[in-house]
Amino acid sequence: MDKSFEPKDIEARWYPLWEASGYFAPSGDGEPYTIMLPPPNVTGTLHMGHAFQHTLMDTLIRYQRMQGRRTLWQVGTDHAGIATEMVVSRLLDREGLSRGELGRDKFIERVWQWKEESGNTISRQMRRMGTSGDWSRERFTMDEGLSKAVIETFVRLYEQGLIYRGQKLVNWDPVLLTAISDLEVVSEEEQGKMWSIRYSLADGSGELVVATTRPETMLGDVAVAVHPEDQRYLQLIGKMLTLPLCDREIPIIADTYVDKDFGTGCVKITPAHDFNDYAIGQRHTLPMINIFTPDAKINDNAPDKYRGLDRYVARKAVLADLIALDLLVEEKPHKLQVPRGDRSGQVIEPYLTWQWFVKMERLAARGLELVENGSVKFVPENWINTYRHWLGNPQDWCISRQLWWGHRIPAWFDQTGKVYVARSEEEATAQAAAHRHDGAKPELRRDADVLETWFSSALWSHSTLGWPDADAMQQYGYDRFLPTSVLVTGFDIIFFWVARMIMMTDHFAGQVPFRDVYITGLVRDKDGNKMSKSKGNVLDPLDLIDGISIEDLVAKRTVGLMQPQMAEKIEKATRREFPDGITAVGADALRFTFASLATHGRDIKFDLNRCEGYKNFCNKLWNAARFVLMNTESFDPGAANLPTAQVGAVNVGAASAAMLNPAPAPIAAYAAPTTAPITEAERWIIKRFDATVQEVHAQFAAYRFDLVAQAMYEFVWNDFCDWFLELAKPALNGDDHAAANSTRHTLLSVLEATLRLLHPLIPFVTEEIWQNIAPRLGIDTNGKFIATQPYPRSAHPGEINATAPADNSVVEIEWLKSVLSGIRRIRSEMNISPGKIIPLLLAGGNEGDRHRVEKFTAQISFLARSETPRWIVSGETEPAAAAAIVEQLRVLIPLAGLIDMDAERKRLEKERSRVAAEIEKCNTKLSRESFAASAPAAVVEQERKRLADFTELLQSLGVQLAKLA
RNA sequence: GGGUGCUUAGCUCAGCGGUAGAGCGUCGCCCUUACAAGGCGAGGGUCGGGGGUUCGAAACCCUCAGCACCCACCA
Repeated sequence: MDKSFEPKDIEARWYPLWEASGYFAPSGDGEPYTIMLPPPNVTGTLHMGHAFQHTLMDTLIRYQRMQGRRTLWQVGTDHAGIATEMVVSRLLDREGLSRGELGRDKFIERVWQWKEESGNTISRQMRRMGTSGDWSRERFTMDEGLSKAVIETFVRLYEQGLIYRGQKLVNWDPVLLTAISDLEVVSEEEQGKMWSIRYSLADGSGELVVATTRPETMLGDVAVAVHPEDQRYLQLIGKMLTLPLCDREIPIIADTYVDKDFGTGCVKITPAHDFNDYAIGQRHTLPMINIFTPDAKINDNAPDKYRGLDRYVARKAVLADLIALDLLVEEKPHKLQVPRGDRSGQVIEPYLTWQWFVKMERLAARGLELVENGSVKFVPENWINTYRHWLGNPQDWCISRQLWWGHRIPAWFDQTGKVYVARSEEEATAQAAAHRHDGAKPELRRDADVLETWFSSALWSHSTLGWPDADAMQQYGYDRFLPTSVLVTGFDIIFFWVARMIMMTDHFAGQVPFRDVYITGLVRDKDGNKMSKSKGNVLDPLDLIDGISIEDLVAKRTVGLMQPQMAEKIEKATRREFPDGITAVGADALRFTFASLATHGRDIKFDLNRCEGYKNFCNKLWNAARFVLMNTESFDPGAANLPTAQVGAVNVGAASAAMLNPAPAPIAAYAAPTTAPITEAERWIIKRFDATVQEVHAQFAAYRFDLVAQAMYEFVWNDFCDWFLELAKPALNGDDHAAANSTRHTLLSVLEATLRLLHPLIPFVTEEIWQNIAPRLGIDTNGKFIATQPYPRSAHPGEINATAPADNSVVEIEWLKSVLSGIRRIRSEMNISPGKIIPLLLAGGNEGDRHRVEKFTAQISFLARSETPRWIVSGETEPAAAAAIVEQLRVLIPLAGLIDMDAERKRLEKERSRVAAEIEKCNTKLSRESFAASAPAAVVEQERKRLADFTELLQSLGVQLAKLA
């Protein structure tokens, strides 16, 4: 292995081998575990949000796969109607072509062509992350099979009376010329104006003043509403007004919607252009006058002089005319919520059109029920509130879009305008023919509209498994993989997608689509801002993996901006944040970073420093492996090299191997006990490993990826590298061949098991190392991959000591660590050079201490860089020394010109006052009667123990200070 | 106007009834033969403010403040 970890070659080498080996596909006969990838837009490129979510999904899939589950990670892409049409339209623009000129069929052809060329960008990028989705099942929402599912769904819902066509007020994008859903409208506060306009009573007896932010809509007014209890207008209700600029009379009506105290208390009613007015219009059966063309110009329902004017031009004209007639009472600045399309950015018009709708009441009630009764669980739980809120007041779902790219609505009209919904034109023709009495062949025209993207994605979990085709369902394992295990997605599509998938899958498959929904936070930049092209703060996951120069990064962030004037600012900020560009960290480090930031209920501020820290972690693991390899070159995994088992005793190799991976027959192996000739340090690291395994499993079960990552990090760095490798050194170099040999075996087996433990999170580096390490243990790696090895399980489920032999290796090693830390502290504080060999004397202490010192003599002198420690004999005068104090034991470093006497005294005194303060706290607590009376016995006992320990320490400190004096 | 989340070390965040923690950054000393992408050590916090519950509160309850996000029709 190379001297340092270089992710680039490793990643490039392994991924194609993995994919070719076929292990990404479901296999074995374990219990199924399924994840459906939220299909990214086919237009898309991998962004940080994807990289984050894909990391979590891949980690879960790999974790479950290694545990023998039959895993399916269904991947694929979404056709993304509007987004894709916009992309291709823009490409056409550059060729000087327009969508309209090209015509529907040619345009769709172009979209398919484009999809073939660049539609798999995101799949390629996903592979760079190391994701192990089943590419052989990759699907596209406009595949033949999925299209069939869409038609089937539409027809059945229609037959069940759950789909209808109606003329309603919808959100209309006057530039894209299509309806869009409520959810695709983003309202933001903008500075506008409010105008007050005088409307005269038709009988000339007076006037009313109405206020509006959209004066041009008065051309479509059909009434003025006041509150029914508003004393000012009571006697006017029912009278007629003359609508200025139009030659019409409109009534004054009463409706409780009107707020008496806002403005003049009079509201102009334009049912065709405002959602509230529409509702009022319905209540009062008012006519609806549509005054706009689809592209928001004034139409022929308005007076001649305004026809053909754009909505904003018309506004100016109307205002000018009102002023001329002295009907404009007031104009004042006013903040208002302006609705804009999230794709086009255009101001959306409420617009009266014919559309197709799904009736939501019953579906929503069922969708709510499935979550309320726990059939689908949200993680974190509180997202249930968001879900509940939306499904609690469902609006019918407008599913038609006036676009070309998408699933065309399976509805045909005959000459009379009667509609036939059918699975094919033939079916529709047959229906229509049956309707006619003249026997003539009906002429049918297919509905021009397509279904919105979310209609097909709502079917994703069952349609990708072959529904509704029986053969396909059999082939894809429909019965096996549905319900899926967990959906990993963002809160922003709970309404768009999660809710609809729950409703549709239940309705058609009679199942929930998934048992858990894990809602991730949003990935933001380091300052907490949303990443966006326009802000110039976007990070590309691939640039973190591969690195990027500052020049390239600046170019990437400043090219093709909607607002080119931002370029300079963006460049400056980018150069400040990344003066040297971004160094490559590799996919593993990026994955580990995402996992470690994946805490619940919080967005992620992405911090590049974390990434670099985790690259170092990979490097640490890498070097630990090099150390193990260097020290096990001549190791023979065959029994001959291991301490042989005597009757009744246990083969060490088998014992530790069984504890690490107890699959075969673990229980017998526990008989291993303290008498087995493996060293204390080995038993300790195996225990630590076991505890880590338990922790990892528990945190996976809770979807706490941050704590999974933390447990792994701490074990590898703090336990395995910092202590076990260090403790192994004296054993490897000592005279005890049995200890050296068992240490070699434990180094290999713990590392091998650790690699399996970490693999789901950092697949590349663990694979590379495992291929080097595993053969040393006699594991056949030929043509095999770590991903299909068993995942480590705890040797002692539940209580760690429940089934384990009495073994105090943890206590023993903790003691050793305290001794060594104490000595190191003195070395550091007294400026004793690390290389200097120091003498060590031992004083105080009890039997246990004597026993331990004897046991760990080699480790102490090796790791403390000391001479062999020697006990002060009775009668011997203690030399002036610095002391590391561990309970009763005092480890003395004789001054002999090394130590500053005053500094040592100060150090001990500081420690003494700290300990005294702790004792004071303990005493206060214990002396409170209410504490002893009310606190649980265990807590009281623990407090007593603390007091005793501190008191012991204080005594030793006192003794040592006295010696110095 | 409703709702949700957040506020803990300089930064990013764990902890969510029983001794205030991690990573990064900072400051010392070290190129000690796995790793300077490293080792060893140090410093740093009245856990947003105020009440309450409790033997005991960073944690539970109330309240205030600030930040963020979601939903909503005030013309």
